[in-house]
Order: sequence, then C-alpha cells, then structure tokens
Amino acid sequence: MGTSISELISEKIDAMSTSERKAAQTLIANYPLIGLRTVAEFSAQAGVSSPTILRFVSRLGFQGYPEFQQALQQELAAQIQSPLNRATIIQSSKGSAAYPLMEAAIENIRETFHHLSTQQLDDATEALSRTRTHVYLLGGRFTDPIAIYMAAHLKIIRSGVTHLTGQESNWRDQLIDMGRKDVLVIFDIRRYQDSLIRFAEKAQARGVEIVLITDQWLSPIARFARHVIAGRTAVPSPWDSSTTLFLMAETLIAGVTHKLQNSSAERIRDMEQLRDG
Amino acid sequence: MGTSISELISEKIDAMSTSERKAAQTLIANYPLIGLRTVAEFSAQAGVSSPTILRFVSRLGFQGYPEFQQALQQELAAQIQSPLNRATIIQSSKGSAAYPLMEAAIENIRETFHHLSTQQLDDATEALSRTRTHVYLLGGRFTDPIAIYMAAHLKIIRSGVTHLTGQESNWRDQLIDMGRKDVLVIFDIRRYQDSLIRFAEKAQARGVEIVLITDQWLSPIARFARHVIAGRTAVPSPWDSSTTLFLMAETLIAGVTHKLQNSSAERIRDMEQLRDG
DNA sequence: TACAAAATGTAATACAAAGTACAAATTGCC
DNA sequence: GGCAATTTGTACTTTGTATTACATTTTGTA
Repeated sequence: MGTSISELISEKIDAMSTSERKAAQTLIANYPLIGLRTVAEFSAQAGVSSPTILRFVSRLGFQGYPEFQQALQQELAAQIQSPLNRATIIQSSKGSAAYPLMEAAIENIRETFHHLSTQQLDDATEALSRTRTHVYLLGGRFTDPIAIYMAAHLKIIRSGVTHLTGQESNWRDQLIDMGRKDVLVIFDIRRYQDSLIRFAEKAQARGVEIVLITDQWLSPIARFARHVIAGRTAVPSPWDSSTTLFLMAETLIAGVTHKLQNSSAERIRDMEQLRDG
Repeated sequence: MGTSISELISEKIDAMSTSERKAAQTLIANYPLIGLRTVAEFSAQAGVSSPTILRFVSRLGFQGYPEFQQALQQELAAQIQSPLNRATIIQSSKGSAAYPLMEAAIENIRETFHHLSTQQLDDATEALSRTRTHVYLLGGRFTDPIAIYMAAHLKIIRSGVTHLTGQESNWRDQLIDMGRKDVLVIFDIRRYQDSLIRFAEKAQARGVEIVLITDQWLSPIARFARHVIAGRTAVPSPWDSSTTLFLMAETLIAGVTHKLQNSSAERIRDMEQLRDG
C-alpha cells in the first residue's frame, strides 16, 4: 500500500521498452503534475504516442488512466498536507548507500562550505568583479573544463575575460599583456601540474592577483596566490571528484553576477539583441 | 498575475450566492485537489449541481473549467515542483542560510539521484563500456565543458573516445564515421540548442545509440535518445546550476572505470610508461 | 539477408465530461 | 399571499478524451 508511484516505476522500469521508459522518465522529471494532465499532453511531452502512455500506466498495474491519476492525486494530497513530510523522506534516504559516490560528494560539499569563510568568498568575488581589470582563467588536465565553464559565464556578465587555451607556450605569450591588478583564476588539484606552477609564479612576479581553486591538500601554487579556495575531492572511486570545485565556480559566478547586477543586466540585454538581430 | 486562486475567492465571495459559496468553501477546505477532479465530483462533494460549479468558476473570471484547472495546476507546480521552495523551507528551519546556492545544489543532487533508478545508470554505463564501439561526446553552450571533462577521463580508461569540438559543421563531418552501435553522449539543458537537436536526429538516423544528459524539463533530444538521464538544475541564481550534471558525469566515469577495471588498469600502466619514458 | 516477434504509432470508436437551455424552486418585495 | 426576480437543478447537447483494433515499423535471430 505504502508504495509510492515513483517507487513503483523504479521497480518496473527494467521490464519496460524504450518508449515506455521515456514515459517513465518524463513523469519522474515532471513529477507528478504531468500525470495529472491528459494522456495527449503527457504523450506529447514524452515524445511518444498516447497508446504508449496507456501501456505504461497499465504496466504499473492500473486498470486505466483515471485510476492512475487518482493514485497520483492521493499521493499529492498526503504530501501537501504536511510539507515537512517531504523533508523527512529525503533525509531518511540519507542512510541508503545506493550511491556512495553521491553521498561522498554531498559530504564534501558540506564540509568544504562549512570550513569556508564568507569573507574569503566575498574577497574572491570582489576581485572578479573589478571590471577595470582583466580576468584570465586556466586549469589543469582535469580541471580546465571548469575554468572553461567559468569563463563562458563570466564573459557574458562582464568584459575582459579570457580563458587561456592550448599549450604552456601559448599561455606564456599572454603574460606580456598581464599586469598589476589583473586577476588570474587557476584551478589545480593533485597531481599538481608543473606547468601551472611555473606559470603562476611568473604571473605573480608581474603583480597579477591570483585566485587559486584547489583541493584540500593545497596546490603549491598557494604560495603565489592572494586568494585560496580549497575544496574536498576525495570519493570512493579511483578518481578524485571535482564536483565541489565545480559548485565553487558556480558560487563565484553567482556572486559576481549579483555584484554586477545592474551593469550585467544591461550587458546581457545588448548581447541578446546582437544575437537575435 | 500573481493573485492566487484562494485570494481570488476571498475577493469575490461576497458577490456569490449561497450555492456558489458552498462551492467556494468546499474548494478551500480541500484546496486545491478537489478542483483538479471532474465537475461532477466537485459538485457532489459540495452538495450542489454541476452548473453551479461552472457558474462559480466563471465568476472567478475563468473562461471554462479546464482553464480553471490549469491555473490550479500552475499554482501547485510552483509550490511543489520547485526544489528551491523546499530547500528554503528546509534550510530556514535549520537556520543556516549562509549558502543558499549550496543548499539548493545539494537538494538538487539528492532529488535527482532519488528519482534515478540504478538500472538506468547501469544501462548507460554499459553502453559506455563497450570497447568495440566508439564513444562521441558533445555538449551545449554551457555544458560542453562537462562533455570535455568526461571525455578526458574516458580517454584514459578506454580507446575510441572522441569529443566533438568546434562548430556544427565540424560535427557533421564526423557523422560519416558514426554508425550502428556507436554511442553518442549529449549534454543539453535549456535553452536547448537547435544545433544539438539537429545533430542528435541525424545521429539517431544512422543508428547511433544516444545517451542524453539533460535537465528536469528534458531536452527535445529525449525523442532520439536511448538513455535519458535528467538532473535538476534550478537554483536561486539567474543561472541554472550544472553541478548535478557534473556529478552525474563523474558517476558514469566511476561506473565505467569499475566495469573496465582489469583492462583499464593495464591501459593506465602502459600510458604512464609512455609518459615517463 | 530474410523471417518471426515485439514494439510502436495511426486512426477509428466508445465513453465521459463540460457546457447549455430551460423548467422548477426559492427568495425578496409590495 | 401573490408576483417578479433571482437562484438552482434537470435533462440534453456538444465537445473532448480515453480506449482499442489494427497497420506499420523496428528489433532480434537464424
């Protein structure tokens, strides 16, 4: 009796065909409201035909679509009555070790933010918000994608953002343009890359303000960095997890966006016009 | 716009007749679920006739009963479907609102994994572990860095991994080499990119098995995908958060690594020798 | 490659629900 | 208490939806 429909889906999804799985996916992704709409709307959203939706519903053990909808509504009713209920359900899933990597990642995130002072974040955010100066971004073998991600966003909300691509020799050429009060964001986790360390040292020598985003063991670049943000990366896997660093990048992006709200809103408008026009 | 239906009722209830008031009270008492049922059920519950319900609904300013139901659903959707809302409720009860973006991200991760069956993940992992076939990766404007990240790891543990770089025209040229049983991993979140959709369609036409990693609203590419993995992306920021998708990528990487343990261990040894030597 | 089996969609059908006209009932007023 | 105005419900029509039969496509296998 207590089995919720989303559990029911997880149980039976193995026995489902591709299209039926799409129906299941769509329902889960828009849970549960899409199931309360008509078969036609549900099927359109899932990109399958209506009979597929009906087969999906009957596979879940319902006699017909109305019966299925009634079950969904009852579930909803129970949820709405106690909004805290939901929180408890989520908490209780904490014990389930179905996804150890996920649990570890969440723990890492919590731990990282717990040890991080808002001051540190604010300082780094401020550095990235100085629109007079240039911001350069760079990452290592596995962290460069995060640098790219961050650059893609920063480029939209402010000018003077450059991601340093290619080989070390290419970066070095860029050094000539980097000077006092410019900002360099470096991502570096173990094994720390010599090329990054050398570059950071040279940049610092030119007076560049370095924001380092690294793991809990701290890259040697910390010596040269003005701002050091360290995130936990250890997970039960042969690889380290960079999810924490990724979220840190997003946090910085959000911070800069907020700080430059007025100017960036205008900038984004202009940009969309350029794109559409 | 912002006026909720319950507010609407209190505004107009004075102008209502006795029976219409019964309808109003019934709706308030069972808010909002009774309004999502049929007119007949609503009228029975209120102890009035169906035309009275319809008159009540039209007095609230709706053109018809379906329009009224749609409004109710939108209200509900805002309440329950937004993880933000829940995150705010949960965190406010805990008192630690220092990092709302972090709280929301964690909530998104939990919610996503909770709705995800291990089978789905396993299937996708299996697809990425078939070393006989080629794996192509591709992402959108903001998600391509995740595709790059994933490719960087996969390249180490197995052969035949290609990240599709550059413009659409470049990808298209790669299509010629893609065929039945090859795998294409696509990251696509809103606003969904036409170029990606077009490419996915062409790839599917060639018999390529598509693994789609998308947001909760599902990219249209879901139509063409064999595996659909949907993660929540909404956070209290002007930007969507891709942290969940990033962790999903790491989870898949870990899964493939585990599955190819023996062969990949050897491969990594060889690779290190090449690097050192 | 050809065949059988399974899956999926198209299109017609059956059904249920919303909407409407009008008659009955109720209420308010003189 | 009788008349007009309003409210309410009944019975019917219209509309839209779930359902189903069947053709088509896809998939797996020899």
